[in-house]
Amino acid sequence: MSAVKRMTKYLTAVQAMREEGVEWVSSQDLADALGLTSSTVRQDLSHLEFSGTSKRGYQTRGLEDILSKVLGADTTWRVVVVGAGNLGKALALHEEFPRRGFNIRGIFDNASEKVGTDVGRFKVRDMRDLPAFAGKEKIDVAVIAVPTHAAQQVADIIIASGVKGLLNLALAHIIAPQGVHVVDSRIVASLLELTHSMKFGS
Amino acid sequence: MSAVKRMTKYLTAVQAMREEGVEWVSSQDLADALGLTSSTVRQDLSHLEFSGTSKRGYQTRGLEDILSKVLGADTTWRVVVVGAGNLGKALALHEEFPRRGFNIRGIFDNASEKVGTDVGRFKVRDMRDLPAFAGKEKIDVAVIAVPTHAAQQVADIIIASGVKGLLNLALAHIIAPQGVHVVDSRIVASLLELTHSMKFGS
DNA sequence: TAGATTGTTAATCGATTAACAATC
DNA sequence: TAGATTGTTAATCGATTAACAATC
Repeated sequence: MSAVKRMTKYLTAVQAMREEGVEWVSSQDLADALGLTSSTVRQDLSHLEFSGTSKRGYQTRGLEDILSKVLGADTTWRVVVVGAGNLGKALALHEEFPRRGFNIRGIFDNASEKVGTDVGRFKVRDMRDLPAFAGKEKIDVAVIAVPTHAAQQVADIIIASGVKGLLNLALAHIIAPQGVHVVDSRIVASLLELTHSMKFGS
Repeated sequence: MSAVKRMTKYLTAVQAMREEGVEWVSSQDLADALGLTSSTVRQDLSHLEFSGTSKRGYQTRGLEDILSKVLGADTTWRVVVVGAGNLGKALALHEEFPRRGFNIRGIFDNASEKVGTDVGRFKVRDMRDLPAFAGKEKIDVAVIAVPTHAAQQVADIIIASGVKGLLNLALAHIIAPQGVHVVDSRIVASLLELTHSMKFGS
């Protein structure tokens, strides 16, 4: 697991602890909660502009703040969802997004029978309007929720629209130029990883 | 990226190639398509019970077959979705799942106002019925699509029901005993990774 | 044959862990 | 003070890449 992935876990863990009123947390506590070694935790956290305290550990408040900052969770990001299938529609309405600073601005599809239909408070827009919309609305991130075979083509349109961040939910691998960031969150691929480990030990 | 994650990428790439009628693929071709080095590709594929051919590369048909087998994509897996929010409902109806051998058997929630409502061809079932259902239906995998704070508690019920594979979509980290396999596919965490890399170079 | 491409060994690189002095 | 816990250095481990002989 990469350090950044662990940062997202530290953030959620420390947020949960803060809600329970915990004020200090040691590297060992975090390690136990997340299945890591305390050494890994200390290494990771030592790269932050934030220090722990001997004998007490890390203050949860400060740790949450710095992790939020490092992960961009203290900023609001303007997001579109591309693909108005079941998954795309669910994501457009997903409550966890606004709560974490991801502000959904619209949902797009290229199927004419879907364009204009309602998805919660949104109307599905035509893919052809994406470039203009992305510019006008200053879109930061596009979520790709289209079938495998359409993913690269859709990505190309998004990239040409000037959007610099892509979250790819399709099973396909996406090729993007330097300066455009792509992160995969491919649910079916994760299921295949899972069944692999179930078939052949961990 | 772990070798298994790459295997899922090889599988999709080689399936796409086969659909286009490509019969042979070299390690360099695969590397170019997936943004890897040919050396990594050869290392990965050399562990499979399948050999390439000098001067020609790997036969797409054979490669697809062995990758399917290794990833468990040649088997049918019996799956329940836990959590009937927007995301859970979308997953229960997601077409990519049955296409890849994941057979959704039911959807569960613990909110009484959701229990009994329709989600496509399913009726939402009560969480309390999960243990009996999982046993009777021989459920292999549960997909956790509940809010962060409920994730561990729901996981505990699933594990107690004898299900050995968990796909966790919640932002929380899940603790499971030996022998129970957990894979994360946390969309919001992936968005945080993305915004991190957008804020601080790649 | 000559050339392309595999499979594998060895080298490099990076990430994880262990160990421990510094510190409160 | 004594003890707990950090931050950091060094050691280990594993994953990626380079190189090249084997092969068709």
